[in-house]
Amino acid sequence: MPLFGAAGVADMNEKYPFQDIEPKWQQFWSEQGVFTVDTSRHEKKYYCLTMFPYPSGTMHVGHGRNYIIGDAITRYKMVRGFRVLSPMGWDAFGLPAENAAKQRGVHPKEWTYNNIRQMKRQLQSWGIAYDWNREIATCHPDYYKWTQWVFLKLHERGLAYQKNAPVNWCDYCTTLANEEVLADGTCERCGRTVHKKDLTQWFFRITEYAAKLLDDLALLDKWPEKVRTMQSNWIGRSEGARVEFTVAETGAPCPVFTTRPDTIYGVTFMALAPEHPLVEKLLLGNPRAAEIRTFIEKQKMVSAAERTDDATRKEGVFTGYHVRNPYNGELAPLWITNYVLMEYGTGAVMAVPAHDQRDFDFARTYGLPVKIVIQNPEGTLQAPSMKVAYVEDGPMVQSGPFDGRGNREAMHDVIQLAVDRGFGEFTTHYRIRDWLISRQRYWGAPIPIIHCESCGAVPVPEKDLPVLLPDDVDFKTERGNPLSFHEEFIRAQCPRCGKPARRETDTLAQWLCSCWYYLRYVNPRMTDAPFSRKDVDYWLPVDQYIGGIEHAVLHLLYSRFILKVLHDNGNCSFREPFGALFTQGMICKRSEKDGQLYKMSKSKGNVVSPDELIREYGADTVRLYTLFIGPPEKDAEWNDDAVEGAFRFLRRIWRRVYETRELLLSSRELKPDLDRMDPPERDLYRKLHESIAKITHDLEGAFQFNTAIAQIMELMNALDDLKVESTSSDQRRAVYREAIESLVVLISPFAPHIAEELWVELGHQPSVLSAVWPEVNPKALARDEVEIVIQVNGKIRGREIIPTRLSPKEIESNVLARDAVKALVAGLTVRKVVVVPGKLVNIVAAG
RNA sequence: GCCCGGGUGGUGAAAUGGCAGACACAAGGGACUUAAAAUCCCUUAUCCGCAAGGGUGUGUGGGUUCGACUCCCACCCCGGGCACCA
Repeated sequence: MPLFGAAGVADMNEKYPFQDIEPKWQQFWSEQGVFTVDTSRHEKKYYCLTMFPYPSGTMHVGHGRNYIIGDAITRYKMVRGFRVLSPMGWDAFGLPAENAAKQRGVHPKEWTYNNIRQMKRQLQSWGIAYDWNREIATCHPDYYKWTQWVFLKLHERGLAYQKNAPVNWCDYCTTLANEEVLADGTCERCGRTVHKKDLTQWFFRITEYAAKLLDDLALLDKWPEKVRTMQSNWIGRSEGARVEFTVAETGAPCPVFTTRPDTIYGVTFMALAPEHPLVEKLLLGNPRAAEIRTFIEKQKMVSAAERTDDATRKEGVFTGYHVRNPYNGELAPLWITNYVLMEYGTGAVMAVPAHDQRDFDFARTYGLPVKIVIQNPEGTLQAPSMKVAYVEDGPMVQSGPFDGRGNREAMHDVIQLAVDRGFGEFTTHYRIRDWLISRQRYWGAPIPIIHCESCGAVPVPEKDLPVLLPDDVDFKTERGNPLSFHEEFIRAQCPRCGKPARRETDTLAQWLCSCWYYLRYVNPRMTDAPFSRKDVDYWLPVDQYIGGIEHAVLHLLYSRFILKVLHDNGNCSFREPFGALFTQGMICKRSEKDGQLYKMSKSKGNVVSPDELIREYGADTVRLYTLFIGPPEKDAEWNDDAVEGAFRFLRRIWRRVYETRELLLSSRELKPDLDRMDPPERDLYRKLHESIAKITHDLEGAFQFNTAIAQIMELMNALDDLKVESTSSDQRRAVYREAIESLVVLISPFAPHIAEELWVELGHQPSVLSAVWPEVNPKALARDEVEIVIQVNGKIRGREIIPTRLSPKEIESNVLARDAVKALVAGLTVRKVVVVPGKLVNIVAAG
């Protein structure tokens, strides 16, 4: 143990030398392999996972919250005797690396690995506990080989397919997300005009898992309600009916999906999406063709920004055709409109202006009829005078056999009628769409597909993985994806027929890389498989997953999807990747420019660097403040002044141990004895055990680090109240020592460096992680007397000390017999007395 | 518009339906010091009062209850997410 002197005690001085002790203990943890995990079976395992970061450069203290919370949980569980798997890695593929390459000529690989080095150094300087032997980077061939393998598994199961999809296209930057297109229709980065382009792209059939993903949310009882609700809304199940309308003039089918079949007798027109396949047929020989084409072309030109604009007016064009309503044989004009989406349902909406606001707005604009089929309870609805659609319930009218029935009650029978007559069925629709995983980018895992003229899109055989991303690409190319100009990469042989073929140049979305990384950490260096089924079945689901709320839907839903596919493929036996989820709030800071509160970010110029703070106050201070700032699930405002307070608190603990070191060492063998304590000793001893109870509760439940730390501060205040010196009685010194020693263990998950140092100072062998978490002595909590509040009619009127052993009945008579209480109720008639033992007595009295 | 959060001192916040403001930060006063820093002590929701004491107070208005920051109803404000979803 070279780090310590002969007595096992490091140099100690009055100043709290965090500059010395923090690097020392970080080195100790690393050299001793304290966080190196043996993943073989163990009686208590715990997998604590913090979302891995995108290596964007350097981190600010807002990023730190994530890792500090995860580390506090990891260290707490270790002290509680768990074997904790706490790994870290890098979500290392992504756009910023490629932008850096284009702008500054740095290779994305170099840029990424430089950032990884920076951020790893920061994590280590925070003293975060990771098993770095398990470090992974998704851009490393040993990792993305298996990301490609995941793609192949989905492909084998028919869950990966190609289809055309329109994208925002910039000639220089390739495909853009909606948010990257500015309001004026230009590219955010290079300013070129963005246009719509149809591209053949790869999709995952996540819609096939919609029902499972929705139903299994019920299993996730340790997830925040909020996240489950968001996922449920995103998947968006709606029950309804599919009904076959037909184009009256041509007999062509025109099916619709509706959640309101009860309004079907009120259809007064049919609304098609501009992209609806029927539209082309209706244009043939159509005298209105020119007008219709103009409308459709105009809709195609509408930018993403405009489409999402609230103010967009409902517009449409009449096709000249009609549809026949199979329920009543009525004809309704067929329109093409801008408010119907091809992506949802069948791309055709049966419009019922009387009972749907959007249809109502459209009908009023174009003078289409409004037919009431659900009356209000008063029976006063009249189509000409309606100002808004009537969307409430009521009796059905003008609805053939259903007249007079309640619309909700009749819903089922309406659909049943269509089933019986063969023109409709019960169906469920989901809002979620298939997942687009193609990226027209260089810095990603190549999609393992070879396009052959005769065999089509052929998957690369597993034995040929990984499909390596070439290093020598030309980033100065002015157009598109550099991979698509790399002849050597593109040239391939069809794995099926052996003829020359073309390699796919799209890469996989980085989302996919982060969908399965939690499995890889269990067997990070395995070469013949991504992970071992036996090992992941033991270590997963993740016991505690920690990350930002911004991933509530995409990352967390995609991960659940991929895991379910792997489960169905026989690769693991559990159905959900993350057993418990904790989402922390953002750290905000007031902007110096405008005084407003913003999420900490470089662009807002309100970032606080951890490096400087660690230099000035030490990592333990930054950690303690970050955890103390407020409830971890809520957003919090960073306050530089308050950091100082955390520092002062740690220094106070340090100084107290320093000032009483002789006494602490000389009392090592003493044991506190409740029966021999005097009142001040008894008070500290009680405070200690109350603190153990409170802190343990806060860490076992909802991770209330802020109140746990407040309790440690209270314990410290109580310690200051007890006078001790080397000549104090054995009992006093024993109580004092137990309180200090427990405090060091209790604070160790939050401020581990100082805890390690003081633990050794108290005469123990390192590490404090092998200490035993203090246990509550129930006898210490007991009190003989307690002060209770006396209320009269709910108002506080006095306080009385009473023995704790009294029953509620005895408390009542005891209290009422006291002079002070008699005076309070003098002249009043006592009607009722409410007794809450240990808290209060409320006397209900009237004059 | 819809969905999900949230409104408590100068600030961050705490509180199973039971003493609102624990624990801190900031501020003010004091001790120590030649001085400063550091440290320690005191005050600190608000109004009336010298004080004892009393009134008011958890976004607003109602309700339930012996008792409401907490539960119910309506409304206002702030934050986040989604959005022509049939």
